[in-house]
Order: sequence, then C-alpha cells, then structure tokens
Amino acid sequence: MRVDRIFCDLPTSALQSFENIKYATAYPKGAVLFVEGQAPRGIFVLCKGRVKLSICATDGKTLILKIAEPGEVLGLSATVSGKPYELTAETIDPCQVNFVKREDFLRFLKDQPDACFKVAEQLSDKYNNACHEVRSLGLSHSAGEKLAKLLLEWSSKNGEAAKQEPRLKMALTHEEIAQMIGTSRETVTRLFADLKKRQIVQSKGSTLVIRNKAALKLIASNN
Amino acid sequence: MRVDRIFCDLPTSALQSFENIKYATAYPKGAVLFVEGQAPRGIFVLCKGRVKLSICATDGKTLILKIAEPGEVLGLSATVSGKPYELTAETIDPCQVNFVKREDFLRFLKDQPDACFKVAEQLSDKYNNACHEVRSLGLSHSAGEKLAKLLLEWSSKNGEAAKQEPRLKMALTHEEIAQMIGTSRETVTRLFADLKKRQIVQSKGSTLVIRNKAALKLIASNN
DNA sequence: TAGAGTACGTGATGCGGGTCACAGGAACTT
DNA sequence: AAGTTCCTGTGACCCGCATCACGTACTCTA
Repeated sequence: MRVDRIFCDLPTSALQSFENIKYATAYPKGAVLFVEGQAPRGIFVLCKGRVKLSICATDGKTLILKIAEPGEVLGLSATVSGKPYELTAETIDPCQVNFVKREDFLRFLKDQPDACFKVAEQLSDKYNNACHEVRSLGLSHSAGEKLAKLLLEWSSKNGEAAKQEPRLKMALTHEEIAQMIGTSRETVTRLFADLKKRQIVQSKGSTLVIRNKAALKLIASNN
Repeated sequence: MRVDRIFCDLPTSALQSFENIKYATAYPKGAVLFVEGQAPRGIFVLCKGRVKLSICATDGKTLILKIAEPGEVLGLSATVSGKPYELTAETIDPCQVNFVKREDFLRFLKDQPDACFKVAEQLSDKYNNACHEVRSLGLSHSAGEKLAKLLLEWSSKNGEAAKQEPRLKMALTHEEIAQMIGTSRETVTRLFADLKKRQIVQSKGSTLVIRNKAALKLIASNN
C-alpha cells in the first residue's frame, strides 16, 4: 500500500532509509504547504487529497498551474537546487503528506544513486508539464480554446476517457477555472453559457456532460 | 579549458568516462539540433555559440523561450525522461557542441552518482526558468512591461549591470523580440518608438542605450 | 427566518494590441 | 547602379476580453 510511488520500486535498503527520514503528516483543507519565495525546507510527497499549485502576482492576480494528485512530489526542484520555492502549494482537501527535510533528503540522494535517478526523471516530468503550460499560455490565443482543452484533459483523467459522452463533476468554481486558464471569472461563465447554447456541453447539477466531444476538440485544437 | 561546466567538478574518473562517450561536433549558423516532438536522441552540451530555444504552434506562430549560451545542456529532460523533445533548438551562431547519445548518457548516469546529482540540479534550474516564463506569460499583462523586463535582463547579462546608463547591442530583430515576449512585430516597433520619445532609451546604430533605468524598472515592475 | 457570504449570470463600455496595408531604409547580390 | 530581399516605421481598423456594475440564487450561521 505504498502511495509514495516514485520511490516504491527502489531496493529495499533505499526504501528503508526513506522510511527513516520521512515525517508522515496530515493537513486540513486549506492548509498552505509552502509559499513561493520561501527558502526550501524540504519535499512533500502527497499521499492523499489534492493540492493546488499556483503562482501569484503582486497585485493579487493568481494563476493556478495544476491540481496535484496523490503520488506527486511537491517542492522537489526548489529542494534540490536550494533556490526558493517557485510556486505556492495549498491543500484543497484534507491531505496526507510525507515530509522530508532538505538536508535529510539531499543526504538520501547522495547515498542512493537509484533514488537520485528517479528524482531526475521526476524533474524531467515537471519540466515537461511546465513547457506545456508555457505553450498553452504563450500560443493558444482564445480563452475558449483553453477552456476546451481543460475540459478534455479533465475528462481523460476521470476514467471517462473512452466514452463519447464523458461526464465530469465540477469540483472547481468559475473563479478557479478562470485562474487556471488565465482569464476572468465572467469570461468563464460566458464561455460555459455559449457551450451550452451550442449543445456541446450540458450541466446536470454539479456534473458536466460533454455531449459533443468532436466539437469540443475542434475548439481546442487550432483557432 | 573545460567548457562543459556542468560536469567539470566531477571526479576525474567520471570526467574520463564522459570524454569517452561524447562526440565533439561543429554546427553552422542556422542548424537545427532537434525539433519539438522528436524522440530524444541524446543531449547537446553547448560549448561555443548561441542556440535559440523555441516552441511553435501549428499555425506557425513561434515563441522563443530563451537564447542558450555556452555551458548549457540542451535536450536534457527529454533524454532523461524518454519523452519527445519539448522544444526546438536552432543555432544562431556557428556552434561547438558536445553530443552524447541517449543510451550512453543514461548508462553514464547510472554509473556516476555524482553526475546524476548534477543533472538533477540542472533540471531544477531549467524548471525554475520555465516557472519564471510561465509567470511572465501568465501574469504580466502589457507587452510594454515584458519588453522592459527583457531589456533589463539583457543589460544585466552584458556586464553592464552596474552602470546606470547601460549599453547593449541589439542582436535580434524586432520580429524575434516579439516572439520572445509573445507579441507582434509591429507592437515591438511601436514600443521602442514610445520609449525613445519618452527619452527612456536611445539607439546609436545597432546599440541601445538605456538612459533612464529607473523609468524602465517602473514599467517592468507592476502595471 | 432574516441576514451574510459566496457563487453564478449578464449587459454596457472601453482599451490593448493583433492584423492588414503600405512606405521608406539598409544590406546583400550580380 | 539597379534590383532583391529583409528589416523597420506608422496609420487605420476592429475584435477579444477585462472591467465595472448590477441582479439573482444558493448555502451557512445565528
């Protein structure tokens, strides 16, 4: 039942030393694991619950980069490089987290080459995601396009991938969705209204049904 | 005279094995090292010259992420993770490059824990940069703000950091600058015109003089 | 059951900046 | 010296969407 999957296929000796340095912790909903700009204290392996990762500007404007799910390692790059956390992590569910102090973690990496390689892989993944984010922010123009992409991405995560009329429960407010695609709350509302009018989606209570996946893909790709 | 600085403070045994797997190569100006979407062939350690890193949309719109300088390792994350290159690398000077094949490099990492840690650090740095890019794309609004930031960044790299009237030679066209800050060529032209009219910068031939650094910082920060 | 707080829906308005179109300049070719 | 090609400058136009300013609905607490 290991949830810190990143290290789970390591030799047992390595697993053991990881067990020795980790602190199992629980956080309530709305807790802040770390804030952008802080000196790195260590890594947080998310075992249960979801964590919102965001950056924000001086004027309060916020951009949500992703919602982290169990299995992810948070604060990894800052901890490795020693530079400040580059984003803010805040729980949006009650969470179960394994924390490892920076010094302990660095020592662990020096001692366990296999773990070090795993970390490199993790970091590559994170970099990849960041590049996708850059692409969508820098090249996708219309807000509608980004919303369509987001909906498709969600539907593919929910195990509803295959169905041609995927359902997904909207766990986020319009405000938060707006912060994910870098637009305003009102625009998100209007976009949803438009999608409904065009019969592309349909909302039943708090779940959203994608009635016309093809049309949504058309909006997402290209113009 | 080691230019692949990332590995230069490794034990000599590690250095030696790196020497054995690297291919020293020269590229002319305008050569393409790799293209986004390609399967990773390996890493490119840039020793001399500059390389333009960009992503581009289906419609041809391009975003320049950065201009890599000697000492940087290109294609690292793709090579480590095995996923496709996430961006395109194209030389803009004649370049001297050390190439290492993916399999050789992975074996090298497995054998040399110290190198592996260095790589993790490198990846963290890259991730950091990507986060800054995301921040500037997602939160900085006006094109003017981004241009000001870019100019300040350049002036600080040129050893002209301290001077209060830094000079910098414009090696890029307006078109390329536009692609760096995600705007159109015409907007860049207009922004420069405006900065000149307001006596903030001044151009002498192909070099640009920043006459009012404070004003430029004001534009860059905040609004 | 009233009131407060938070999310949603929608019109009116205005600005940033993308796009088009064209006119000088500068630099390289033959 | 004339032609090509690439860069720069500038005006006109217009569209997406941020912002403001409401009104409505739903939930939570007292």
